[in-house]
Amino acid sequence: MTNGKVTARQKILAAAAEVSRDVGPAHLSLDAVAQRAGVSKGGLLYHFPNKAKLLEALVEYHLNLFDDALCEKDKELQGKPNSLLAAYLELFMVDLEQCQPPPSGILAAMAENPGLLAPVKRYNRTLLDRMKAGAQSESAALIIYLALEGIRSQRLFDVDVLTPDEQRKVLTSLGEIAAAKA
Amino acid sequence: MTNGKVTARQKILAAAAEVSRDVGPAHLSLDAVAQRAGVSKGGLLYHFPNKAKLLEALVEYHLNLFDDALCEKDKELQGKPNSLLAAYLELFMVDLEQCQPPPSGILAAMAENPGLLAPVKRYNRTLLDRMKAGAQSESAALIIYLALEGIRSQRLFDVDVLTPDEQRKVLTSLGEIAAAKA
DNA sequence: TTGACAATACCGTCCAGACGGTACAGTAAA
DNA sequence: TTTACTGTACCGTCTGGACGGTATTGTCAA
Repeated sequence: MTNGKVTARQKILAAAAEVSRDVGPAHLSLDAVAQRAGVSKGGLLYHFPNKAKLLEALVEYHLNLFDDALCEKDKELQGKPNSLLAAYLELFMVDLEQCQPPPSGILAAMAENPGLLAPVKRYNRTLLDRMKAGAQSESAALIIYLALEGIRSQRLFDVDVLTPDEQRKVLTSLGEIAAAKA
Repeated sequence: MTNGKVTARQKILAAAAEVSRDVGPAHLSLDAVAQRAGVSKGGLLYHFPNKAKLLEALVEYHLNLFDDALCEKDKELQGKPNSLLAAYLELFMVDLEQCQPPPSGILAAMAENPGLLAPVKRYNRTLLDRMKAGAQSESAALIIYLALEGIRSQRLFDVDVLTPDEQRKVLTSLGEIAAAKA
């Protein structure tokens, strides 16, 4: 799990996200995921005993991907005030340039059973709390959190409406709000 | 269409949204929708020749519900500067008190085929443009738009993380940003 | 005014295909 | 010998949607 080798498990999870993107979250089938991952269906079921468990793991997978990226950025900015908030903001700046695929597995999980998003809720709450803890102004932290959540959701749904230019402007404005002292 | 009578069509669309909430977006079946609407499956298929058309109409239905509510609030606040932006903000204040069900039909449409959200994208863009047109500061409009989008998406996914108190604070802060002059 | 026909708004049934999941025998590396 | 699979065969269920029928209402020529 902690070595550099790409495990079958990881391949399957990545494949599931791709299939969800390709055929629509509601049409994610175990057959298609196994095929995409280059694994037999029996092999898939060996790692994930049923679809619910696969989707559960898929949510965790995306959460970890995001958290890893955030923590890495946080370390880069260590020492600065509000490093987490700044890291979160920068994450979106980077994404703007080299746009990564959205965490489509989340959508598949939600489509199957909205209750599977409970870990997302927990993660988001702790993220918000950490942001609030580091910020001078509570409402600034709340606004930034929500605005970034807005960007994330638009990407997730692929209903991105802001131009890259607008997105840059918002991000810098939010940065100013973060830096401002009440 | 313009009379007060609740048509079978409308009953079916409302039923579809309810079913989506109840069984999960991916498990919205025509049978279940027909049953919930008090209509036979044949009757449903008469109004919507296939599932895709039903979901297409469902997206439009939710968009109209939202737009009607927004326009009504806008009229109430007519004359004031930034009336649209203020109306949008107030809509969330009202929703906070008497929480309405989320537009779950949108999720069903997205689960089936993300492309069905294209009208949402178009609507959002015009909404943003109207907000920008009425605002003194572009970045203020962008931030408010995104933050509200953040709230909407959290509700839609049922991963609402903010306490009612926090939500009130954000909404009033956003109101101040809207009112502030650069 | 009436009889013929057509459009509207459904109902109830049936079916092919897809999907989740099981079972099990085999295999190759560690 | 255990772990980690592959491959095949299969079952039961669900679902979209096609189809044929029906009741009601409207239209319009004779």
